[in-house]
Amino acid sequence: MLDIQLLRKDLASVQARIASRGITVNWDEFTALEQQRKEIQTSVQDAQAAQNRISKEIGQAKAKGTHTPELMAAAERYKAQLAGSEQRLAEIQARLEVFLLVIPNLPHATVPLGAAADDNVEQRRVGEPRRFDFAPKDHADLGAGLGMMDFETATKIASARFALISGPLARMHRALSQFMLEVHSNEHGYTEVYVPYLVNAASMRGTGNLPKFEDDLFGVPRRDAEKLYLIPTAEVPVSNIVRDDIVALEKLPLKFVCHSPCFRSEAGAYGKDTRGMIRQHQFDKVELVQIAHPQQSYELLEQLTSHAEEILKRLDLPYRVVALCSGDMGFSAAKTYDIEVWLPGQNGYREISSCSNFEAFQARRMQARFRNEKGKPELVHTLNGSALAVGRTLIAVLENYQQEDGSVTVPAALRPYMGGVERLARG
RNA sequence: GGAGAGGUGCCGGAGUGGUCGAUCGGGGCAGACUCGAAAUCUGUUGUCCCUCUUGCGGGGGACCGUGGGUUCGAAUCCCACCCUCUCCGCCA
Repeated sequence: MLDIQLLRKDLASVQARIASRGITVNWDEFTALEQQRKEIQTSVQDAQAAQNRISKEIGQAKAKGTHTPELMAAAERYKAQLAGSEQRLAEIQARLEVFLLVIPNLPHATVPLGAAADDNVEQRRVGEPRRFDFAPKDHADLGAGLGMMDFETATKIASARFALISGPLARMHRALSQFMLEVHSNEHGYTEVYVPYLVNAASMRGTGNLPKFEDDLFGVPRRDAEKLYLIPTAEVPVSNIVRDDIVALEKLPLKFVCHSPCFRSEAGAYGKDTRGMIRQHQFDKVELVQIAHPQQSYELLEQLTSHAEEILKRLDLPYRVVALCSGDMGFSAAKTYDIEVWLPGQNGYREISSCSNFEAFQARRMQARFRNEKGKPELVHTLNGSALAVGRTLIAVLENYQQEDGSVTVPAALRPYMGGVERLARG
């Protein structure tokens, strides 16, 4: 959510920065609502002040045992006057709130301008894509060849966009999560957390998933309680740890790492990535979340991104980092780096991590604050990034480490997590 | 599933219609004492919004789980919802 003060003070620059995302907003509606709000709020508060004063006088008179019919009459007049205008004010404020809830974040000054993914700017490439002296397969063929990846059965059990993996490949999937968790908690200073995978609407609103993106989520209705939602990423529960909290200055930055399954309806992705396990309704991810002092957040974004990169380096997977352009960034982000891993099966780079600084956008929705140097509550900045998407990392390992006979070498960094197994082969 | 209790400020915990934004204790901050610290004593300490000044600051409004209602006036009364806890049952 944007700071309404900023819209009041400098609407023109907000408009320009939102426009750079390629989004159109009915700003006239905002201006009109603001004007009404201002008028009504002033008059309502004046009337409330008068009414409070009179009620207080009545109380004092009663204490002395005096009867005051003329004061009662005056109070009733104010009451009648307030009845309608208070309600109108509430309606206008509710509409302003809704308006603000669906406006995306402002891109940071360093975000490249652009309309779509083509305009993203590559920051660096690390590692050379391997040259194959045979035609490399994609992960779906490799997985099927190993007899360890079965989409038909997954569809029978659930539906399309689910996977069933088994045996050593399932073990490698587990090993990847363990490996990532160990690196981040032992070497990068993150506190490991285990969190609820179902969250309430307030948490979804906090991170920006609601109200605008309800269609992307799986909802879980309950008979006698509030509806819950399956998390699309651990970002939601982990960021909401600090919702409605005031964190002590010296505790910043808070750094959390969390492994969780993620559930996405992929409502807008019909026909996209239908082969293999690139895009699933359910996938595992290790997520980094930082709760930061505003002055530090951009420095921390670089660090957080490097933490995600470290996993790829240790797995010796070639990748590149791109800065998303204004038109390609997500709703809540002020700046985003995507990390794209080389996938021989697709002969291209494919997103495996997304690291963002949300500045105060989520913090304002969550009312997540810290006590600043002056002792005053101030909104924190939130950051997060995948480090990494486990399913896609598994794919990347399969495709990059495949051998001509269809077997797959286990990356050295993973072997300690797999009981020393060095190779996946058809059993 | 059955029965009951409760949601108040950073924390604990009072408060059942009228200077209650809220007694008190703890914590935090400042000061006194001390070489320093502890202990003790004194003072101080909420958030959000509107508005004027736009540096400090002044005026006003709202907030005692959430949303409605009753009333001139509600933390206090009524209704609905959300949540927490205890006991019994069931259960990984």
